[in-house]
Amino acid sequence: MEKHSNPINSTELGQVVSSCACFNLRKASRVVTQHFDEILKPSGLLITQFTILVAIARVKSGTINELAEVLVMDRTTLTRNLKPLEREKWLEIELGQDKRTRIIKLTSTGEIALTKAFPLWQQAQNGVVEFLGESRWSTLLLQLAEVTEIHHSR
Amino acid sequence: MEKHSNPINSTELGQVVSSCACFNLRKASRVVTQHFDEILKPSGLLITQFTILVAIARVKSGTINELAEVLVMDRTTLTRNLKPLEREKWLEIELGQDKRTRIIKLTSTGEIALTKAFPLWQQAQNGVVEFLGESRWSTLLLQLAEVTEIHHSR
DNA sequence: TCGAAACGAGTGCATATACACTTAATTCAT
DNA sequence: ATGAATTAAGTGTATATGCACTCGTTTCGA
Repeated sequence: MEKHSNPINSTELGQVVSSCACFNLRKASRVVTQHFDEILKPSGLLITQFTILVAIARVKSGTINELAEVLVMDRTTLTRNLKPLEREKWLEIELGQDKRTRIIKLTSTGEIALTKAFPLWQQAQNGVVEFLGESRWSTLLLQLAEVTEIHHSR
Repeated sequence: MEKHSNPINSTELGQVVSSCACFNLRKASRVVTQHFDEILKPSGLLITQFTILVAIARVKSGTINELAEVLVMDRTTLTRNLKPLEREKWLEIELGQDKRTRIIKLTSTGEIALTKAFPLWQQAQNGVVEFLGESRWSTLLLQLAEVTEIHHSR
């Protein structure tokens, strides 16, 4: 009765490649990340860094935990991702009232970098939307939001 | 006429977070990767490693370049990702006829690891499909395939 | 046939990602 | 008020990702 005491067959292997939710998401991420990084290059920002700066600008200032929550990113990942941004002086990290916390703030240099990068982001974003078409794009965005919710169901 | 000589406004910032193709893809990837890794844990394989082994099993044997093509992954990324798999003896890398190439082959140990991991992959995959529902899932898979095509249009 | 161009793969470097564990500060119950 | 439980954040370690550059091999044209 053990269905998989025998080696995986060719059909099953094909199934994984063609339909694995994780592989196909990661693959699309790789491709789209390269698309954005390519266009953002003149700004000196990677798309991942641009995103973090935007998140900081939105909340004005916040703790690591708060930012990680917004970005749906592991706290320790965020801590390390802040390092290059701090080095470039795009953000500042200061002690909070509660001395366990660190408050992240955008600097004026960071604000300028963000302002310069924004039109490039728009260009890259438009590239994707135009490539897919408005309708398919809005569907994709919706499904991405839904699949992301799977992490609350644990 | 310079639209963005002024700082980005709050509406624009919100736009990025809610609609950036790259951020939303990467966010979904992070969440779904954790979902798969969690369920695959007993197999000792990460989902990224499982995917690579499947790709190798499918083509029986192939060069780094061929595999990277299939996986839509940078060649140098693949080279490094093979390292832990080689260390665990799940695959072998031998010299090709053309001595510039390396031929990647699954070992019998790798075959066994794959066979054990497959039901877990199915479980994780079914989790996603059931969470979204068949219809939304198939739509998502389709749109992911389409957006991935953006890398040919360069 | 020989030298240049093309090609396959590896390495240096930088960044992204997250789990397990640790440390320091705060909160809260007794 | 004090000690235990909780909380915020950093660090060790491992993997993932890709660009720029290098090195060795093959191919191909003069």
